[in-house]
Amino acid sequence: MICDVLDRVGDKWSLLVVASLGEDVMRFSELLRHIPGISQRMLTLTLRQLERDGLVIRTAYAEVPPRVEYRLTALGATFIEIAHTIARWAIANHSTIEQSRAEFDAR
Amino acid sequence: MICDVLDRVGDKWSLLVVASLGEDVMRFSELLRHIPGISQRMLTLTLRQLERDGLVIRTAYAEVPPRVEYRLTALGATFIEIAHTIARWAIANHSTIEQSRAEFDAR
DNA sequence: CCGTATCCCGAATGATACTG
DNA sequence: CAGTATCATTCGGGATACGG
Repeated sequence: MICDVLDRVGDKWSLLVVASLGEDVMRFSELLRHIPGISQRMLTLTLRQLERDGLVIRTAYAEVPPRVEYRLTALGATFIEIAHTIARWAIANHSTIEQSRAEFDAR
Repeated sequence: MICDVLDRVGDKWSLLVVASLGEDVMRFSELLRHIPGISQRMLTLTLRQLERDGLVIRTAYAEVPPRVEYRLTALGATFIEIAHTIARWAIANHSTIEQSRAEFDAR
């Protein structure tokens, strides 16, 4: 069950998508431009997962040309807190880890 | 840089190894038995990574038969806090996510 | 006992082309 | 614009055998 959550937390794209939507509501193409390196395919798949898990809401407008907006749910917003916790730890311990790696690789 | 950390946080085996060592110092074979489903290969690779990142310390005793102990470093211990934060979130929101998935799949 | 080395298969994902 | 479908490829990781 925790692994379930980790599959999402640990996923690079999921995290980047959630982080992006944390800034603002975005359209599909906006996300595509906002996240460097993500393919159309992966963005679609990631958004579906996040929607399924209730972290993201998809709103399609019946217009021409089509417009689809994605935004975080309340649950998605709390998820960002987790991301921040991890990010803080990463920033705080980054140099220590780098140093450890350098020493390890020296051997 | 944060992705670096996520590669570790998000890694199933890394997390399980750190969690195990959070309980107690352990030998290689103990870890192997303690973590269901992990292969010798993955345990070795995971431990090397964690050692390289300075989360785990490896101590080999010059005995026959060989004995190798693994324990968390101070950094490794703080890493557990992260894991707990994630775990708490997972537990708190598990049912909500499950429900969301069920509704999504119903469509 | 504690690994390393090798082979190998399936899943993940990028690239590309196509559609409502 | 916002996807879906298909193909090609890479690569994580299991199984197995061997080594210090």
